[in-house]
Amino acid sequence: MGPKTIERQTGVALWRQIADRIRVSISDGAYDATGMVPPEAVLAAEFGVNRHTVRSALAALAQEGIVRAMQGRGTLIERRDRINFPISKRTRFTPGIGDQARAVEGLLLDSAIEPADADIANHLRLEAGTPVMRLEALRKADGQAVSRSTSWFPLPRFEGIDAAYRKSGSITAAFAACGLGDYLRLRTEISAVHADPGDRDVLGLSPGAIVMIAKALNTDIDGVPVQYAVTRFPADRVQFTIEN
Amino acid sequence: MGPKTIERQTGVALWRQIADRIRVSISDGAYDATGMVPPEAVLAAEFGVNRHTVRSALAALAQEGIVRAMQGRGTLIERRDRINFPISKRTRFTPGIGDQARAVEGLLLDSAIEPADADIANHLRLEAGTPVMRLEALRKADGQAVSRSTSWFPLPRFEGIDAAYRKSGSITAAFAACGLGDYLRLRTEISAVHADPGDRDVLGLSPGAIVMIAKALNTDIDGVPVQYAVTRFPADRVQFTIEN
DNA sequence: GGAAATTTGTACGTATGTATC
DNA sequence: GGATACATACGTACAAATTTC
Repeated sequence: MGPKTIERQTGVALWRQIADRIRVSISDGAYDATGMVPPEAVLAAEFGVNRHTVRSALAALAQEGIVRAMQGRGTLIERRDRINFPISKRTRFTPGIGDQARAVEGLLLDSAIEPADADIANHLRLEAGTPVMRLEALRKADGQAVSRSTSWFPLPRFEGIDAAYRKSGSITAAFAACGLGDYLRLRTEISAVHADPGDRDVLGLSPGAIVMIAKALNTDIDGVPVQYAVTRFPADRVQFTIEN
Repeated sequence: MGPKTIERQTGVALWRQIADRIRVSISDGAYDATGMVPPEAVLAAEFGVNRHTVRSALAALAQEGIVRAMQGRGTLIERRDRINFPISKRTRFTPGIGDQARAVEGLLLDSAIEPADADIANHLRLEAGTPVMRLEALRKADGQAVSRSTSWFPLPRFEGIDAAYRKSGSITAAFAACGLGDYLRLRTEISAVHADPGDRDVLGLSPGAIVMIAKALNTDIDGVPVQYAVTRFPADRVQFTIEN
């Protein structure tokens, strides 16, 4: 691809720009031939910076557990996984990434019954102020956090879905426990922003990291909304695929 | 949403973190009631920083043309558009955003006949090394750059598609000129990364900006690949919608 | 119209972070 | 590691434009 130029005095430190570029290169498999990052001196020359600056970048990546520097040998790539998340009419989280990770868990972080604000009510086709169940969940694949979601469910239809999710770690299973056997993905909106401190904390991201946001509406087979969800995915670990 | 905390000594300047947060708030319509950004002193208190730091953030947004500060009055929001780009079996660029912008243009930046590398050949179901047409295009909506794409087309089927695209500014029209009346979107992959200097240059982005990358495969009605495209969209101007 | 309050613009000084050599 | 240069962030004070009462 393009030249490895970086820009100064932009509000983003050079070492961070370089760390972000190397992270993407690793993710793209650019260094798969050797399983190593090029030597610091080579990277410094490529980016046109001092070797100390490259060292700062690699130290940040080592902190994230992506590389490990070994004296006298070089800098080893520890992890280069990007999970693919398929989106379709039958979008489900766990089976969707099931064959890409050994262990998939869903953790209930928080839940509460709250009056629906105008936006949520509109999506779920309720009157504003109607009580809804809000559910915050964290999903992990092989121990790595891959998404952080906030969902809203209409009440009283899905009373107790929080307890069911806590037990099963799966939305599909929690729906089944509430008597909903099948559901469909009606619409998904995808955007991307910088991770906020909450994302960094919950998902274990570094500052300046990117999260992709999927806003999704699920309905039952009759087209009645059953869930509106806003899910935040770390962009360096996840990508989406839409099959038509 | 969450608290407006920001983090220090992370390689990303506070003013840039704050600029990014305000840009998203504007995009989300958080300030639509007044059409103004809150006063500098209020923002400074919210983010827990000095007023000068907020001023740096607003200066960056003013540079992007998103806000305009007016002495004694406040800081006016100039632009808060996020174009929605629908993805479906019949995904097309121009009609897809047609009702959201008055003028949509497609500019041919570059084109060349090249041997397909392994990745491109695999997507287009060709032998590696087979000549293909590579086409670089920039798309604008109301004068604002909204995407930068690189497409590959099999030859000799689409010989001259670059000239047809230059004339029409539309892939659909260029396909028609080559005798292809209809085509389907088979698969789309979506990821997000930091804008590289090329993106910033071509799309007019600020450093640290985010681009969403859509890798798309189009086929004719018989399922034969006709185009593989990698398109980069500025995340602060575009979102995707998938309707199932 | 005039005074006060609000809000952005400018200026100086100090401390710390970043990057080079 | 030390010296140097520049960017970042804070603190304070006051000027200039606009709104409010």
